[in-house]
Amino acid sequence: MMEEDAARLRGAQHIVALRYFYEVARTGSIREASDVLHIAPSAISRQIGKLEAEIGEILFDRSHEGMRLTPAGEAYRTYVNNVTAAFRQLRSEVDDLRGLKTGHIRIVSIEGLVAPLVSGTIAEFQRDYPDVTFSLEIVSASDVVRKLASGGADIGLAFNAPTVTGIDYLLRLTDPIVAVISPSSPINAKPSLSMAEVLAEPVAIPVLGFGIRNLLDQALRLEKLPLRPTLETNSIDAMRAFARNGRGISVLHRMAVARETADGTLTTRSIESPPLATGTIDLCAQAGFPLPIAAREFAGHLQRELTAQQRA
Amino acid sequence: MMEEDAARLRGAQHIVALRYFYEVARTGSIREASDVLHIAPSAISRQIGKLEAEIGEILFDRSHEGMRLTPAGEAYRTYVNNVTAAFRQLRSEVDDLRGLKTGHIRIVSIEGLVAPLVSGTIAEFQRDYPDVTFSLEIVSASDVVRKLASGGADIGLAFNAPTVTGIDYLLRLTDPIVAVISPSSPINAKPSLSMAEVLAEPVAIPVLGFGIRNLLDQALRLEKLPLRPTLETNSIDAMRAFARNGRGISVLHRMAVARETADGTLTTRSIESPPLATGTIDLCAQAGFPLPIAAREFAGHLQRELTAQQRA
DNA sequence: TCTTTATGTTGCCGATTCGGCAACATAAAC
DNA sequence: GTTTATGTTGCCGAATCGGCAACATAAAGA
Repeated sequence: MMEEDAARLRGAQHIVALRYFYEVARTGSIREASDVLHIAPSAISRQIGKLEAEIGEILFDRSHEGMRLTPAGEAYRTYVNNVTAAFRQLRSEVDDLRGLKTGHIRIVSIEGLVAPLVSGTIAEFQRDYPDVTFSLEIVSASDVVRKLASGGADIGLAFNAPTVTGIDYLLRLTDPIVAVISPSSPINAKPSLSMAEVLAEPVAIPVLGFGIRNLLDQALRLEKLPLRPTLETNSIDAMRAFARNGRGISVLHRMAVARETADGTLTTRSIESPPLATGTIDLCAQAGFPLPIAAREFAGHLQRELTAQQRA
Repeated sequence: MMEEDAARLRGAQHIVALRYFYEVARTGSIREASDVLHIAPSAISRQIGKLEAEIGEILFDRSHEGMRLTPAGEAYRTYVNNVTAAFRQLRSEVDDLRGLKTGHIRIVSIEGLVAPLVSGTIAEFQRDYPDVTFSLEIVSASDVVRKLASGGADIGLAFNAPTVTGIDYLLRLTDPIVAVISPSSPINAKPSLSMAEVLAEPVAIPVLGFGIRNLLDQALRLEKLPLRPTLETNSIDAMRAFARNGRGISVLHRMAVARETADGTLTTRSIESPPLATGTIDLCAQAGFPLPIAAREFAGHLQRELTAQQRA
């Protein structure tokens, strides 16, 4: 359940040398690669040397400050990437043959959906299929689609993901942006808030690049209101905490605080601004490449969970 | 300068096990793979076993009559094919970095162009670039384009190659189909022959599938003449010999007997039938994939040689 | 200028792996 | 039954791999 990205050549005992190469090229240092791989620098050095002898070209320029790829080394890197992709595909196909017994699912998600949705669904899925493993990477909404398009992940979750070609949108579920406040706040007296009323309070909003922020900026342009946030952060968790402290409003989409509203830790009030009602939670995958069985099944779980929360 | 086709993993000391797998899958037998690879069967058996342990699936069904791929084995084969393709691309890029000093050129050609064109051009090219190596495979015209499209060769030469997408036609040079006869034949008295006059003699033609034969059938349909060949063969060389014996006519495109007409061993007479004048010698390559430097240069040599012979 | 601290590389050695040979197990064909 | 295919296992020597320590080099600090 971690990063490591393209280098999932683990379990590829053949082509072990390619994994060494990859790590040296990535880190630019045999030493660092040694730390990551838990292999002595000397062994790595020799493997690289062997690859160079085999292809008949120097792959790295050596200097006292590390290893820099030569042009031939660049070509070799794309070779290793290609092999890595081929190996990942093999694993996926073999997993499919086994059915749902095994498999690996790579998820990219925005932070706001992890706690209320992803982590729970993973836990539930693991009860049914204990041999399925997961990678979970938290990135921005735009990076979600970028990662999917490059084949770096199987399933993506974002809020208001950009619509681009090359991506399949398995589900786009409307989830309005709301004002999140403490249950003890006097604001709870009002059934809903105008944009101006929201801005009158201390307010916490996400930084540029978040799907929430995009819609928020749009709404503000519409009403020609200036933005003066008390807290601007890339941490959804910080925004939840800000609201919990009771001194202001956090602007989030509703599901990001689903758990907190359910257990009474936080309350929400709708904001009277049309753009804020148009936000969607998007479940995405790379178009053109059929999902591995396990990933497909997991996507189904996410869909069910999402629509269930929607009704609630 | 031989076959071996996709398995150009020679010189790939890493992934040696994949080469073993490939050969076993191809031949369906560890024994035969052993003969090809010059590796003891026991060693191959163990490498296969290791790959299976690594992926956690049986790749072959063993029986007393050999090794048959399992579904997981099929997936593994496409994996090996992908790695092979990636490795070939790597080699090509490295060769390009070296310029023309090294490289490998895979040629597919019909038989009729080998003696008058390809073999000489290879010899000449080798004088200038002694470290460039060649594969040369003789196949039918339709297989030329098929082989190119699948990435199984760099450069293709055919007579009247089918025009298909996915193939670049670097040169289409008109080369008429002619009647080939012995210098001692009385037919030499006539400046040209009608189709009927050709058929009046004993005639040797290529079998179905040859570009020459396609045009010939077209011409015969046009004149509603029946075909009753004395010799129907897939060997251009046999057709040259047939004409040399002086008892009949061989129907070939002009360049197929360029050397023999030059040194007086054979003579040609044009045939008065429009379709036979439309035949082209086609120099082809796979579209969308830039040729390696060496192959590009060699294609240039072929073009110059072809146009030179055309003028002569 | 000398020391420190990075870098990658080489020599050595033990553990592992690889490949070849011979013997074995199995099954079809004669 | 015998022969002749098939793949597999035991054994052993040769080659390889990986770890440790020492080395070479060069930038940065003292």
